[in-house]
Amino acid sequence: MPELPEVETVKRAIGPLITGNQITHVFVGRKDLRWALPVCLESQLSKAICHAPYRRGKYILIPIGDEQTLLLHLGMSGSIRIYPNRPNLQKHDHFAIGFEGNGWLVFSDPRRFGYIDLFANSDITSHRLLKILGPEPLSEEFTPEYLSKKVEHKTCSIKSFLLDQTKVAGIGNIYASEALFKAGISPKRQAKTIKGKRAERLVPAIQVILKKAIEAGGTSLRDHIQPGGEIGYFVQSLQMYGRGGESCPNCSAAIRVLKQSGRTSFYCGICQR
DNA sequence: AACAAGACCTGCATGC
DNA sequence: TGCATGCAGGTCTTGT
Repeated sequence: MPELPEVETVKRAIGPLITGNQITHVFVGRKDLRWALPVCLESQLSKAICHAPYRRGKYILIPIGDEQTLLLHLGMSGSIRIYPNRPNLQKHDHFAIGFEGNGWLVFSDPRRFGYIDLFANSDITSHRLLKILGPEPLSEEFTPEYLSKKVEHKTCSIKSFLLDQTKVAGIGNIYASEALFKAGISPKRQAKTIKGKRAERLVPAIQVILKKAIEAGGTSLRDHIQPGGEIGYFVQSLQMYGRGGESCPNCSAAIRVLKQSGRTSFYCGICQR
């Protein structure tokens, strides 16, 4: 489900509830998410103070106390909700934290592709899931020059390349399709051909799409909701994703659907070359 | 080494 | 109505 904009939306929404707040209750339901939850999660978190959450790629990171960090990944179907008072937990609510002042944070994930970990702050740069991530697409590090360099000799499609979190961290299936449309680049194009003018179009296209999606609270298709219960409104701004057979907003040609590396791509065969 | 396909898991829409 | 099928915002693991 969640790509960078959805995760960023969640991070921003939970900040006011958890920052500087002390944990009073910890609930762990099913421990078999994508991987088994860390042992003693309850006792490790109990009574600790949470600090300001931040995001890396599609991961939410919450400093706990002085020495540890809680890592959350929402997988395909995960969501985080917040409540002013203790909620009645539902079937797929696998993890929940209660705070001083009665606020609650609930992690829900029907498909259980999500993941929760707790690790020492000293391991932040060596954590197996974090250390492989490429730069943030909204950072100064992600430039046309960086992209041109990384795609060298890559014969895979640019669409598959953009989904590789080790190259750039946070882009998923929706925003890859949207950004390629905005840049006028075919998802089938070999990655190594994205240099010069094409790279100069694609990098800002990615950045504009992601920023607008964040402003809209992300894209709600099936599972994504903002922690306060609001949906994400960027779904109304999607030009390609999920619109197979509809007319291209630019040239009116039928939007095409394609499978690449097991993922569906949507594109305009006229506007994207 | 690089890439594509498979696997993980549940819920929902569709069609017979 | 019931059942089978296919699909879904991710990504690690396996196979070619």
